[in-house]
Amino acid sequence: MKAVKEVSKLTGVSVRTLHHYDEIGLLKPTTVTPAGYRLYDDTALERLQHILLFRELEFPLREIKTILDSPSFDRSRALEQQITLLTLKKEHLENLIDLARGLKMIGVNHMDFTAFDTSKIDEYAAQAKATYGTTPEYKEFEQKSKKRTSEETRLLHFQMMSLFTEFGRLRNLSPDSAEVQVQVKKLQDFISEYFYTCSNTTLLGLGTMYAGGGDLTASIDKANGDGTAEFVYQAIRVFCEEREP
Amino acid sequence: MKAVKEVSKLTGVSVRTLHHYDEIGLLKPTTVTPAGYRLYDDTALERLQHILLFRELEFPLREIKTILDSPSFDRSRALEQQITLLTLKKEHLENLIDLARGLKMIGVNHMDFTAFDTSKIDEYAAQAKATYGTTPEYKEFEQKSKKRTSEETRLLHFQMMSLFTEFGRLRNLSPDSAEVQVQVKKLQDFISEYFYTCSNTTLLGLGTMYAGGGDLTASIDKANGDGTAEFVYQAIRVFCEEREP
DNA sequence: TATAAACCATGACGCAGCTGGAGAGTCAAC
DNA sequence: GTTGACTCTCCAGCTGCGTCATGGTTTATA
Repeated sequence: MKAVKEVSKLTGVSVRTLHHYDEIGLLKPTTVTPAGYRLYDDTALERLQHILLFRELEFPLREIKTILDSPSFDRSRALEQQITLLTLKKEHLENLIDLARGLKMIGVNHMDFTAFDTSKIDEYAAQAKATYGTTPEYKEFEQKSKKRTSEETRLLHFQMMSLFTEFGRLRNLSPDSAEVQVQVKKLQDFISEYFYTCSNTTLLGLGTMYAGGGDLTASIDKANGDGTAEFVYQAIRVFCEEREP
Repeated sequence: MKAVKEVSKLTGVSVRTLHHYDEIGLLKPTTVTPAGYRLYDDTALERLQHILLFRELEFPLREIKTILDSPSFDRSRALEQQITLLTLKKEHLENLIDLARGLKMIGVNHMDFTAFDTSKIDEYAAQAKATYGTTPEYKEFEQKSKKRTSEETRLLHFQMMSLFTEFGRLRNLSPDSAEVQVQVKKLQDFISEYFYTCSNTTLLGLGTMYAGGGDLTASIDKANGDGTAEFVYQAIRVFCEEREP
């Protein structure tokens, strides 16, 4: 039986953290002496190790609690989700690093800020709902969206923007060039993974929407350079024709 | 002159956030109507864009304030530092993703927890201070350490551990194999970048310390496999001999 | 056996960067 | 003059603890 200080030394967590974990019911001491001292046995230590493991993986404490408390919990799925989240974060960081490098070169005054403006996405989402609200793809999208945290959503928006930014950079090239086609594939895969199964047909539908000439087209062009929306559409057309002759 | 809601729509930040930025003095409205309404002009909007840019790059609001308020501030250096931090975070995420994947495979019960135990690092740091406290390397180390946030420190500890974990994985190989030597170079570069200029001589000194047989050796071996400390030492010796014949 | 050192407790406040709600005032339009 | 959209100022709360403050408990030593 070990008291707080010793547990702290063994595991590297602070005494305060142990208090905290007791408070929120994440790790209760095995026994408490009449004087109120917390005592932990080896089982508790093991639990603490598990807690620290999941904490390191950036699981919220709440979730760690449910993971450890319900043995029937699907840990594999939780891990899978967390891997997705961490990967998303990692990719986001890569974008940010690029951004910071660029910023260092050209200075803040010459920066293009439109690239962060994810504010209109909800608007377009509403439009999309009106148009496609009944399709199975949209339902799949809604299903997946429900489960996401706001953080995840934010990251996804950003990633989506980055994909278009990349198209903007490539828009001098021919739509059928290998580099551009790779980017189309990336877009399709991204949508499939995070939003809904994106068949070539669906992708083509999206393409026509992007280049449709409405607010969305304007918004894409404004953020990534004139003609980007149309360029993406052309690239998508090539992509779909090549794969389905 | 725009009121909060309109600014919110234009930039995607919430009204509440504008209030917050006003409170902390990060973005004051250009004027305030007699009724207390906040009004922002284009200059303010521009400042807001800059704020959002740096916020996206994960600068703390405090720092954003000083960056924007003092034109003499060395932004380039600040960006450089932030790039380092973001890179560190990215690499840490890569480690976590690997960890999560491993965990998914072998399950939580077969995990090796020693890899997170960065708790003894402070202890060894104290020892190092006693031994090397007067050397210029140690002073450089102290200088750099002072400027770091706890988050950064944590990430550095973790990265350091990962470097050793990698040695642990390679410890069946010959110390003079290319792969191992690359890893030594990584270690040297890492130390040079984040702690102090690590010449071959210094590196060799570290090596003897690692394999010295004390608590540190035991700790390294426990976390990464028996013989890792000695293996690292041998690898370092080969490295230094090859480079300085 | 007294007392100091080391350890333990609770409780409250603080941090960052906000979000959300209550309750009330303001403004333009119909 | 009333509706509805907008605005304001508090206040509470979130995560995961750090950091006192204040006081009780245990153990080692004198």
